[in-house]
Parts: sequence; structure tokens; C-alpha cells
Amino acid sequence: MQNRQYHHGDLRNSLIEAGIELINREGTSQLSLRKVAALCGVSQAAPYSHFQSKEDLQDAIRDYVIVQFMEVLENSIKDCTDQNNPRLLIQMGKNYVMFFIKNPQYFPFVFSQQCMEVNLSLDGDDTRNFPPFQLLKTKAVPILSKLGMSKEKMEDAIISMWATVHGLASIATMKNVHYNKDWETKIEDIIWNK
Amino acid sequence: MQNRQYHHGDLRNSLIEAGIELINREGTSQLSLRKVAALCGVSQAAPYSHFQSKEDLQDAIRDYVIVQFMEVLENSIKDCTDQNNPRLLIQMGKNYVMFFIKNPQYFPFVFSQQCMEVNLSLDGDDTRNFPPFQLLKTKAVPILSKLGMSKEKMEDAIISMWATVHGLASIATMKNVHYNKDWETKIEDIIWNK
DNA sequence: ACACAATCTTGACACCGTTAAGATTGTAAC
DNA sequence: GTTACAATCTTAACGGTGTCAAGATTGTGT
Repeated sequence: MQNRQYHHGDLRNSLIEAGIELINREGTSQLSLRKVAALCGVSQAAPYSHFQSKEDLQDAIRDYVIVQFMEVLENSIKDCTDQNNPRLLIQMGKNYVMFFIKNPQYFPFVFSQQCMEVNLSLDGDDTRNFPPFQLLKTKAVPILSKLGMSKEKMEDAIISMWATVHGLASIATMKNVHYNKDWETKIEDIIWNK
Repeated sequence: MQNRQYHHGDLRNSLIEAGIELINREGTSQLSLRKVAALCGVSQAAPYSHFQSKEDLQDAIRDYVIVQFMEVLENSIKDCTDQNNPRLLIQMGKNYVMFFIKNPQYFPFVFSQQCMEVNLSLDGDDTRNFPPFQLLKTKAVPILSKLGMSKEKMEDAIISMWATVHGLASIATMKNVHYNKDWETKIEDIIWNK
């Protein structure tokens, strides 16, 4: 691992982390393979030993961000003793929005492209489902079942929940949005107001 | 207006329409000044006589799309005899989502950047507010007032309504979304389910 | 007829993603 | 230890991009 000539040692991960740094510093639109390579001190074509294309690197960075996102969501409900309390869903929703308010650059990056599978239906294949929505599904189904909700209504309700928090995150992370209240304390009121 | 040498005649509008065509045909990411110029039969630098930058052209195209969008929203409620019927808000919401389902390319384009002002609060300056949200505001306030809703709750409710339909549009226009039902007939159920 | 401003072209620059060809290095087999 | 091989990285080049400077063309008003 000497003074790194040629072999970097851990270039793949370094490229991902440099990409994260670039997105945070200059925004999603400023992410480029050449800048990321330069940040890692390698030539412009070096990334192609680890990624097939820029989109491939973006996918890897996206996965990296989603892992962080999932940690936040899971931490937000791990203290709930009663896993059947509807408050659990509010907690998750609140943290969904706050994650992107705290990292506004991540929102257009995570949702810019087409790269993730989403299964909105309650039946069907969930194996490759977008992890945050899959988490909502698995947590919401038992809670709503206990409330006596039909399967049809349940599907609508779960989509509605995701749409609300996702839309709120989208709106709150827009650049020229003026809101004279504190998101952290208001999100809950807004979500409830359905 | 002969056989257009040099002076095109209506290049500014032609560039905007060519941009629209390009977005519909190849997607937002494929929009480029040079392609748009080529579509209009002018040189690569010609657009700079009418737009300061690519972003400036994008803003003009965005305005053009938003005008179409506003026509759809206004048409969706012009037949409502009772302007105080809450159904009016559902109608608008449904058409908000359907506009982007019918034109999926427009969603990432209209909401990609930072160029529009948004005032979420009920007070404050609405003169340059994002027109679709401003329309929702002006229509929702009298309806919710008649229902006896407080101003504080009203603000939350209006934000919540926008978030829900906006999130629904965002989700429905994602590329790899699987939904085994018809959006047109289900949107209303999903919105109601709050 | 002239002057001027608006409009458009040509040519260049830096940056970008991507590829081909080849150089360097770690590793496993002998 | 030497040798072969695969992985990794570099250099050089291609076409595409936004942008700017210089100058050519044209409509318009004096």
C-alpha cells in the first residue's frame, strides 16, 4: 500500500465516497467521473476498472445513501415497544422527511433516475423493492390489519402515506421554498392533517 | 420571412418548442442547446441571441409547460357550479397527478431545479408563487373556511394536500414502478384515504 | 443612402463520458 | 525465484456539451 503508484488499494470505495463528498459540496448536477477520479488521485479512465459507466457509479452511490437512509428509518422505530402502535408510522414518516431536509442534495440524487424497482401492490414480488418503501409496507400491514382495515383500503392507505411524506420531502427540499415555521416541529401536524 | 437565411423570424419560440419536442422524444437529460439549435436549423451559438444560458432556456420551457399545466388544472374545475364544494379540490388533485402520468417526462423537468418561488405560508408574498400551488391556495382557503377550519390547521391542510398529490405524481412517474391497477380510477381513492 | 442595433455564423476553449492500447503490479503456479 | 496471468491503472484520442469572442448579415429608422 506504499505511496500508491498504480494500484490504489481501495479505489472502488474511494470513488463512492468522493462522489458523496462532491454531491454534498457542489450538488447532484456537478457529479462527474473525472472530478471523482481527480479527488482520488487517479486518471480519468481509472473508474472504468470498477464501474461500467457513470450511471453504474451513480447506482453504487445511491445504494450507499439508501443504506444510511435505512439506518435512520430503522433507528426511528427501534425504541417503539408496541410495534402495533400507529405512532410508529408517524415516526417513520417524520424521519423520512427530516433525512432529506438535513441532506437536501440527496433527494434529487436518490430519486433522479429510474434505477430502483418499486412494487406498490400488496401482492407481487417484493424481493427487489425500494427498501424504504418495503420497510413501510412490512410495518404498516400488521398495524392497519389490527385496525380492521380491508386489504384494498390498506393498499391505498400505504401508497397515500408514502406519497404524503415523499411529496413533503420533495417540497421541503426545493430551493426557493419559503416557510416561516420549523419543519421538525410541524411535519407531524401536516402528516396527521389528512 | 423568405427562405430563412440568417434571420429566422421567430427563433425564440421555435427554440422553446424544439426543446419541448426533444424532452418528449428523448427525455429531460437529453435536452441540449446544440440539439435544439440544430432542430431549428441554426448554428450552435444562435440561441445566445435569445437566451443568456441553457438554464435560461430551460426556465422558458418550464414556463411554457406550466402554462399548459395550469390550463389543465383550471379546466378541471371550471364546470363546478358550487365553488365551495370540497370535491373541487379532489378534482384538481386528480388532474394534477394525471397530467404528469400522461406526460411523465415533464415531472423531472418541471421540478428538477430551483427556479420557481414557493410560498407555503398563508400569509406572505404570493405574487411570484408557483402558479399551480397558488391556485390550490386560492381555491382551498374559502372551502376550508366554510368548513370552520382554523387558519393554522388550514395551512397544514393545504400543504398536506399538495404534498400528497405531488408525491403521488412523483411516485407514479418513476420508471420501474409496478402497479397492477389503473391510476385514473384509483387516484381518488388514494387521495381520500387520509 | 447611411448608420445602427438585432440577429446569426464561425471558430475556439474547457469540460464531459467513453474507448482502445498499452504500462504496471499483485498473485498464483511451477 | 521465475514465469505467466489477471487485475488495475495511464495515456491518448473521439465526439458531444455549454459558452464566448469575433465578425458577417440583415432589418429598421434617419
